[in-house]
Amino acid sequence: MTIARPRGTNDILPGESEQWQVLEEAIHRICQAYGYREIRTPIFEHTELFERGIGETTDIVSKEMYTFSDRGQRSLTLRPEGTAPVVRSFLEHKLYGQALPTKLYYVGPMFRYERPQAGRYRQFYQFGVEAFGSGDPALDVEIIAMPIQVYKELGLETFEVCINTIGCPDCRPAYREALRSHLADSKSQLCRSCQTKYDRSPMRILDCKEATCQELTKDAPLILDYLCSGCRDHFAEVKRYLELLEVDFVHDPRLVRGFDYYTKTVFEIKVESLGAQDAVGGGGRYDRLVEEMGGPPTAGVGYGVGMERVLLALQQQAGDALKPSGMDGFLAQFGGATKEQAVVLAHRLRALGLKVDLDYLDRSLKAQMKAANRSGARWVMIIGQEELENNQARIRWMYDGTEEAVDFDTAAQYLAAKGKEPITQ
RNA sequence: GUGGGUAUAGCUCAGUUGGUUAGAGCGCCAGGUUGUGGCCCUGGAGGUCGCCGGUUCAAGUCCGGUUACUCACCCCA
Repeated sequence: MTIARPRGTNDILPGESEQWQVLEEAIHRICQAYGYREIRTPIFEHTELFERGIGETTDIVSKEMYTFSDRGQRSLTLRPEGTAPVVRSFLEHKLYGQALPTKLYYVGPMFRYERPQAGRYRQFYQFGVEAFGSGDPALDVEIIAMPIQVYKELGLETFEVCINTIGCPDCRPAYREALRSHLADSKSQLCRSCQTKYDRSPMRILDCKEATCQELTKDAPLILDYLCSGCRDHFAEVKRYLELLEVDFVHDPRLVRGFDYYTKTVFEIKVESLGAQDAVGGGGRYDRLVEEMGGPPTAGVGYGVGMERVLLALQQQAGDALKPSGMDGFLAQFGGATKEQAVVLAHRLRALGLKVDLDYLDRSLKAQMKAANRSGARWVMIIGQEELENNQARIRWMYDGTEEAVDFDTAAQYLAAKGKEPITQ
C-alpha cells in the first residue's frame, strides 16, 4: 500500500460527489428561502475561541480538538463546530450594529479527534444556521422547521424530532440543586462518568444510557416544574407554533445536549436506522453566548446538521433521487480528419451547454460505442470518412438505435434543441 | 482512551486436517462484426495473500506482535 488517507477522513469520489452537490444545492436554496445568508469563516481559529465558546469541561474541548502551534507560536485549532466561529465573526465585524435579526448559515468541514465509527468521522461536514438578535419563540420554530424541509425535499421522510427546554441561568440553578438532592443518596450507584457530572453538570446525567443511571433518574424532578415564567411561556409558545406548522415532535424531558451555552429550547432530529450515531441534526437557543464572548447582550438560536449522516439516511431511504445524470452525447471518430471534425463539434456542443465526450485512446468504433453507452449518452455522433465526404454527421439515438444524418453546420444547434426534450424511453 | 469483528485481484468474496504454477463472480481490455452500445460467446491483463517475526521439510492456512478498516462504549453531527 502507498500512503493512505488519515484515519477518520474520507475521499468523496465521483458517484458520491454528485450526491453532495444535490444536498448542497438544497441547503443553499432552502436557507435563502428563509432569509439566511451564507457566511464563510476560517477552518482554523485561535484555540481560546473554542475553550471560551464551547466550554472547557466539554468532551470536545478537553480531548477532541485538533490543536497545533504555528510558526509564530500561536495556538490554533481546527474548528470542531460552527457556532463559536460565527459568533466571533458576528462580533468582530460588529454585525449587531446592522438591522436585526442577523440570519446566517454556513456549510463546511469540522474536525474532532474521535474514534471513527458509522456516521462519525474526524473530518466531517456540517451545515448550520445561526440567528442573532431575537428571542422570539417563532424564530426557534423557524430554526427547527428549516432542516426538516431540507430532509423532506431530498426524500428523507422517516425521522423523529425531539425538543426540550433546559431553562435559563435564572431558573436552572434551582433545578440543578433539586436534581442533586434527588440523587444525593444514590450518588455512589451512578456510573463513573455520571459521578463526575453530578458536580459539574447534573442535567447531563438525565441522558446517560446506563440502565442503572436511567433507573435512578426515573422519578427525578422535571425541569418543567422549575422554569421561571419567561422560560415556561417561551416553551409553550414553541410548542404552539410547532403545532401550527404541523411539525410532528416529541417532548423528551431528558434531552439536554452537550454544549454549555444552550438556554431554553434544545432540539435534536434522529434517524433510527443510522445505528448508534443517529442524530442527523440538533441545536437550540443560546441567549447568553454572545455576551459571554464579549459582545452586547444578544439572543441567539441555531442548529447544526451532519451532512454525512443525512446522506447515509438518504441512501437508505431515498435510493433513486441521488442518481447522477449521465452525459448528453458522445462523438465517435476514426482518427485523422474525422477526429478534427469531432473535436471541433464537441467544442461547439460544449459551448452550448451540452455534456459531451469523445475518445482519446484511438479505440475502435465498437469500443467507443461501449464507452458512450457507459457514460449514459443519449446519442452518439459518428463521424467517419463517408460522413466527411457528405458533410453530414450520423446521429445514433441510443435508446432505440435509430439513426439520422445531420449537416455538420447545424448539428450542434439541432442536438442542443433536441437535448432539452424529455427522453421518451 | 476501552472492547469485539475483519484484512486474499479494481470490487464482492471462496480457499479443505498446513502440501506443488492461489481461484470464482462482477468490472476492465481485446476478439467474435475490415464502421455500431446494451444480451451472449471466447481470450487476456491484473495478486509482495495488510506488515514484521516465530513454529515447520513446507504457512494464504497455526502462533505472537503490529498497522489499518469496521462496529460498539464514551460523546456527538
